[in-house]
Amino acid sequence: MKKTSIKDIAKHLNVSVPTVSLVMNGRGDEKRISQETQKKILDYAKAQNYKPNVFAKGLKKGRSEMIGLIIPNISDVFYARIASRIEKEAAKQGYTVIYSSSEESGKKERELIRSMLDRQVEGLIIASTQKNEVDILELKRMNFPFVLVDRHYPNIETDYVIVDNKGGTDKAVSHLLSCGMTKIGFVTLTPELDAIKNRFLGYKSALENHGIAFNPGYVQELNVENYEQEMYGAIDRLINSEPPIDSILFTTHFLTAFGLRELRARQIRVPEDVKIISYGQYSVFDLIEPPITAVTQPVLDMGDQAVDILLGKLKGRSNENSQVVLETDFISRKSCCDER
Amino acid sequence: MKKTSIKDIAKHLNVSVPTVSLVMNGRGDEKRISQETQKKILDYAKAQNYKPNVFAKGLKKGRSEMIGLIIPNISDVFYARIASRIEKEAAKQGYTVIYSSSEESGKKERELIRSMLDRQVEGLIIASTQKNEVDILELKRMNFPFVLVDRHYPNIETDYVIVDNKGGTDKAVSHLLSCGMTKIGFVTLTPELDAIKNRFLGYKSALENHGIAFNPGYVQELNVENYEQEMYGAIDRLINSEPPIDSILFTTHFLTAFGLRELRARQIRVPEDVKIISYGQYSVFDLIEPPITAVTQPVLDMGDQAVDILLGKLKGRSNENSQVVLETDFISRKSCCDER
DNA sequence: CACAACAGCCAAATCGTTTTGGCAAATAAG
DNA sequence: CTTATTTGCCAAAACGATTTGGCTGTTGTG
Repeated sequence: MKKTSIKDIAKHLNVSVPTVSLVMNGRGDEKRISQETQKKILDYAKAQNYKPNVFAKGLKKGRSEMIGLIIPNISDVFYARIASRIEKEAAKQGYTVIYSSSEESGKKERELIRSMLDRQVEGLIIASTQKNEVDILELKRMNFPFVLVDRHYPNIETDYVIVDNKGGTDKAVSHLLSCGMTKIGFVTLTPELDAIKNRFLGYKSALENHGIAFNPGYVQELNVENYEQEMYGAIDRLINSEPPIDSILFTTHFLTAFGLRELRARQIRVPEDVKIISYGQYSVFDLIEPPITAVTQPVLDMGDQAVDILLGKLKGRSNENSQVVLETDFISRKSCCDER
Repeated sequence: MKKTSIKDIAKHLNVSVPTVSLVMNGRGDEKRISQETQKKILDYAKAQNYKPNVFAKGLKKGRSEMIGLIIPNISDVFYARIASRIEKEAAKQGYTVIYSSSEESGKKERELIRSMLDRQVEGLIIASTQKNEVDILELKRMNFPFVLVDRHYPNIETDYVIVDNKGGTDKAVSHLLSCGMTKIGFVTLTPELDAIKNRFLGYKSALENHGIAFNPGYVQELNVENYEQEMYGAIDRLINSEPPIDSILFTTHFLTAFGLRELRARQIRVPEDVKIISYGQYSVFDLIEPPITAVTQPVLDMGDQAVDILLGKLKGRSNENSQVVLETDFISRKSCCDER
């Protein structure tokens, strides 16, 4: 039960291989193959369930109809949802996705980029570690189609789809201030990623705009590799700070979860003793006690747009760079001053 | 800056194409190519950063070094974690993963299987919709390497890695019974999947083993497409049943989340009025009020073993079927009678 | 009726590998 | 000094498609 090839079809119908190829690619009319012959070929091909060999096609045309997706970690809900959307959109347009996780390692990211290029993907969507300026520049230099998603390199001109991180934390802080909180702790990651830096900027600028002095002691930066251990000390320092904090803004969904565990362990009540807001969310944040007020990111939109831009480039539409910054949403719940 | 091909290398070094090919594939010694020539070739290849063209290679060898992963939905944490593990393990052994979501549609699943075969994947890992007996049989008939994960076809002999669903719910019910609960509601999906059927069997057999009569009115089956809407009625019927339930076992993580929302909306207190247990979990179940007692599934293990079995087959190790049933874990928290 | 134009198809080259079946020169054996 | 063996390499075919540049035979034009 070998797969039927173009040659089999040609032989069986007493036509030449090129004729079959042309017809199968819809170029029969253009090349003046008679309707009769065309029909004969198409019918037989369908009957035999003929599928062109992707390798032969790829070899000849240099096109693979695959795109590569490189993300830090697909088991994170956030990236999983982006990936899901990307796969769905790409499939609609006939592209298959191959994915790999960089695990926040610049080295791994670089290997993945290379290996995907070796596999002849036609384009890349990357949520970069941002430790890899060289490779991004190289991709750019090669004029290879790619789109950065969620994380971009601020000083390289590329296509990207990101979130207004600064606006997001600004919203959160403004909300806290409007509840009368002024001693706002900020639990974040070490600012390697631009997104994280911007979340800090949003925090700072919101304070500034409301005339509240910035207290560096309120800022706790944890290492992404080790935040579970470091959370203990961070919360410790915040509640023992002078003056003690009255609220905390966590900059990622997982920081919020671990921070909350730590607060609970110390019997600190939320929101009575300390109000909290999360930048980023889990789907069950509404079920937590208290339900968590959160800034949410437009995950699905991000996936959709990334694919759109990439496929647009592949299909030759538009050559200029698309730089999309999506706005966050804000869900007010009980962990802050809201009674909803 | 065209990519260097084997031909370029051959020409530059005044050797023949086959010589280069053999050396690059480590068959130089076997084919008695002198060390000198070998070194020359390897050095130049490295210098030119030569990478074989995957299409040409694939065309000739019929091997793609890709495996396909078909899951219902990659944005579900459960499958995302499996996928993450599969990708990682496969990468270690030089395989690339292409994935697609079937969205619980048998038709889509069948298309995906075909399209992945067209793409010449060497093997498949499938968390099947179980609506596709024909295709699975066909794969078997073709002797195509594949492993079912999480969901299998009980009456087809295949390789699979699944979870002891029955044992899981048995544990849960036994725990409830040991807390003195005897009127146990069972909120589940319509039993299309074998896994869901087995969760029901575990429920029933645990009751039986403890001499508790089975009350069909306690069983609520929701449609997976529409469970959010149907949850309202389900909870309604359970609390108005005769006698009213004292506890509920939900059979998936998302049913638990929606069920809990519904209980809250009616001001039913957990665990005071109704105790609940979840089969399956979210990572933040400990933060919910009350923290949710849950049966947890060995997700990572499942991914690991699936890849192991598949790659084992691809590499010709072992020909018999591997049928792995993994045990669940149980985490006791406050939503049940435990005070932890 | 000669020639041009067109309809309808095909031969051969090509993409970059791998694999089979050698062949020439050097060395060893008799 | 033959003959056999080994060493070191290569030519050519093959994988399955696409593409270029034709080549026939029919129809139309002057």
